[in-house]
Amino acid sequence: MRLHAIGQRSETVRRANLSAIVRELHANGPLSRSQLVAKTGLTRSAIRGLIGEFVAADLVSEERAAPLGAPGRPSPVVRLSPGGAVVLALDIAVDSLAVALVGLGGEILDIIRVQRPRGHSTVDEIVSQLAEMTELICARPGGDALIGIGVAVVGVVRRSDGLVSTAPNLGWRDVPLGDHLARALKAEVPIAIANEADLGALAELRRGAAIGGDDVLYLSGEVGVGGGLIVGGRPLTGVAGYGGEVGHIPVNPDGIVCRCGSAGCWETEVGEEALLRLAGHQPRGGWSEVEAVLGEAREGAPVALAALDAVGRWLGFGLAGLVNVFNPRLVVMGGLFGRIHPYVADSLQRELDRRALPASRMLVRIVPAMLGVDAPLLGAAELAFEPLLSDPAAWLRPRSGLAELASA
Amino acid sequence: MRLHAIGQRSETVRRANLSAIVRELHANGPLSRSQLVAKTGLTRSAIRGLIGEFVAADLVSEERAAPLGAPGRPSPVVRLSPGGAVVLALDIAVDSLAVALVGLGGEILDIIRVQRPRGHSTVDEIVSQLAEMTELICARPGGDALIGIGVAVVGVVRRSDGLVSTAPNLGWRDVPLGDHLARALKAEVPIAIANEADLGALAELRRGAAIGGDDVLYLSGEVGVGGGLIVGGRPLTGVAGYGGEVGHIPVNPDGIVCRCGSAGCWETEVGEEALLRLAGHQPRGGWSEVEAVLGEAREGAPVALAALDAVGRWLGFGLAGLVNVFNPRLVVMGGLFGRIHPYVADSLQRELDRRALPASRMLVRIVPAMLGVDAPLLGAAELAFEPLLSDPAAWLRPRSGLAELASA
DNA sequence: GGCATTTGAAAGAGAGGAACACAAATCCCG
DNA sequence: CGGGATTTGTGTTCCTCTCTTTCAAATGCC
Repeated sequence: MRLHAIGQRSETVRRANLSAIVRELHANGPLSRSQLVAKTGLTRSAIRGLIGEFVAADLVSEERAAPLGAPGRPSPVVRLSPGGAVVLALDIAVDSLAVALVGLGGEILDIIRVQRPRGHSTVDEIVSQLAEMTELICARPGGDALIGIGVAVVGVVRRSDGLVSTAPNLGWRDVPLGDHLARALKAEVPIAIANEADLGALAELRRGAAIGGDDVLYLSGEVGVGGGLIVGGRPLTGVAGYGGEVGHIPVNPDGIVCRCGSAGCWETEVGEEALLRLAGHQPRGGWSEVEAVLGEAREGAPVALAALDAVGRWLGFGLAGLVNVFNPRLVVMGGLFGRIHPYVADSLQRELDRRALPASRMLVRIVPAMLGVDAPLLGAAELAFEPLLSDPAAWLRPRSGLAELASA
Repeated sequence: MRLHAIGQRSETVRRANLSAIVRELHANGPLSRSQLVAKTGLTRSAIRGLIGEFVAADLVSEERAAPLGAPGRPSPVVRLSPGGAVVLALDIAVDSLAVALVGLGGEILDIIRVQRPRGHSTVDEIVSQLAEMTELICARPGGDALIGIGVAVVGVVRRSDGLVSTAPNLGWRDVPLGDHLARALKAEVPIAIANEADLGALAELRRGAAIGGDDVLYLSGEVGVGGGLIVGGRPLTGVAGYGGEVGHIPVNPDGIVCRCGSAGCWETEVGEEALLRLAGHQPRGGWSEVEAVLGEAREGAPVALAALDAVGRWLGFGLAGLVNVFNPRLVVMGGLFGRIHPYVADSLQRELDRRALPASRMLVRIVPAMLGVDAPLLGAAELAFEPLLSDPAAWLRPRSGLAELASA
């Protein structure tokens, strides 16, 4: 049985309501008190009391309302204090490393991204480079309220401890990234590590093309193909966090060998290398070669167009299965797929129409991602904020009461 | 934003705790009060009060404990009153119809199942037959406390209103089954309709091979192939309830045409007809032919064994994708797949080992279902109980208080 | 008879709801 | 242009609801 089914007490209500308030502010930006009343369904008194606690803890600030042309007494605007709580977000991507300091509410306070040559690197190399970048970022004044660290990595990651099971792009197998990072960053706050695509999905769900969606597929095309799945409003992690590996769905019994050891995986048909191969470019050419292919396509080169068409068909082929299984409202195409979306949309849709069940296919929309390369980084920040968002009470000063009197 | 994120009040706590108690009793059978205290984490006083309300509403009864050899004052045993709340469960399967009366706690009070020739039938035929069967069942005395009707149907169903989008086995397209049933049964209680495999999964999750699992795939092999997916402890429905249609995941670009209009769907490779075809039997032979094939296999007939082996490989091929995507703890093989499980386990596992990512494949266990043909029926009952389980407060008599005094 | 365990009941604490007076804007009319 | 009506929202107090705490009483094994 799940442990959530456990008894509730009044305190639970308070926690939930505090959580609802920060979540609203985090998602929507500053809101007036009365908007909060409307959104949460709580009474003014309740909101007032809860906001008061946040203010006392310096997590939010209240300001007199800007007169907005509406009749009636203006409601104070409550906003999250950007420095009230910050997280560090790290991204270990295929060809770059990034570190950002993100404030509650999602504001990026500082960000560094450096290119990284494709190919294998040791954990130590990468972790020490990240540590340097982190030092630079944390040098800015007032980085006190750090509450967590979130990490996105191109690989299959165990959520509980950040063990990277495999990361073909880095050449890693069973690397305890969590431990390495904890040591290198001398972290005094929790470090949460997850797959790049999962976090890209989270970012698009919170800040991008899928805001507020309950059933969303996010497909991240890079060298490999990753997926982030939102099911019933919550990210699908699976039993250990390994979920969402759509890139290795077998789609072609006669397909070529995949980096994962299998053959005919989806990513061997729709990944970057597949596109470049089909377009007659150097398969390992990377981003610039992709741009070249897209340039040719823009000018109508038949080979490039045919390659994109084929990739679109395979995208539709695999997506049909996912749509049948998940019955999503939205599919968000990220990374490479977002880039090539205009060129593959037609053939993708044709294949989807041919292969997905009408019921499901009629309901789904396929859109490009909104957040670009920083999506996983932003998702990592969201991941790091999650504990605060779901239980802000832990960050509030203990309320004065008998306990305090007793200790005095 | 989801509407659940709305403000909570004290009443919410009470609802949640009442729900936790019925869920425990419904899942585990009779429990002593102190066991409930331990399971919920609530205090004795709280439990006492809540149980008292259930007793007053005749939903549960308390009995003096049977002396159990333990020191200390014995704790009263609280059990759900089997007749306190009952549901009607209907099942429209490929080759049978079933109706059952199920009591809270899961006890089957009465059940009728009749064979049905395979092939197309009109809604009216099926619905009127179900109505007759229902009449028979409800003739038994004391069927007063009916709180809901749950229906399992072999087809793609919209959860909100029971519109059957497609049901190839019945020859239905866009049939408003919910409306038909409501009329025919003169239902005064809610009717919830869902896909057979989804409900099979629910039944296995509550009463069968997957009890308490949080991440479970249930595969239902029949003429078609269905799937019920449990993600994070909750059934995956998708945006309209069409989710879980694993049978129509495209797996073979060169595959044969499927009943759904696509080609190379998983079910064209692993469904009943595929097995019979490969084994050189009449593809439309149905259950008896399958038994014949299994008989041959038991005796070592090479053709039958080869057919089962091939089906096992394709099962593994498709399952690899699902395992990569869902990272489940458990895969439950139901229906045909449960039947042939011993014969296909090896080739399935080999293919899975070849094609699924090590991280995910190491964690998953593949087991046959426990509940047999009645799984969807039991799931339908669970579905019908769901409103009571998640908010029992609505079934309790209004508590005496100011409101009552005022109205007097 | 002693001990462990549980029940029962009353008092207490924490959380949100309801009601009322008042405050601060806009709107409208003279 | 100015003042009152209107509207919307705050502050505050009291109330209700629910679970917890506490302590005495009950029950059955050893």
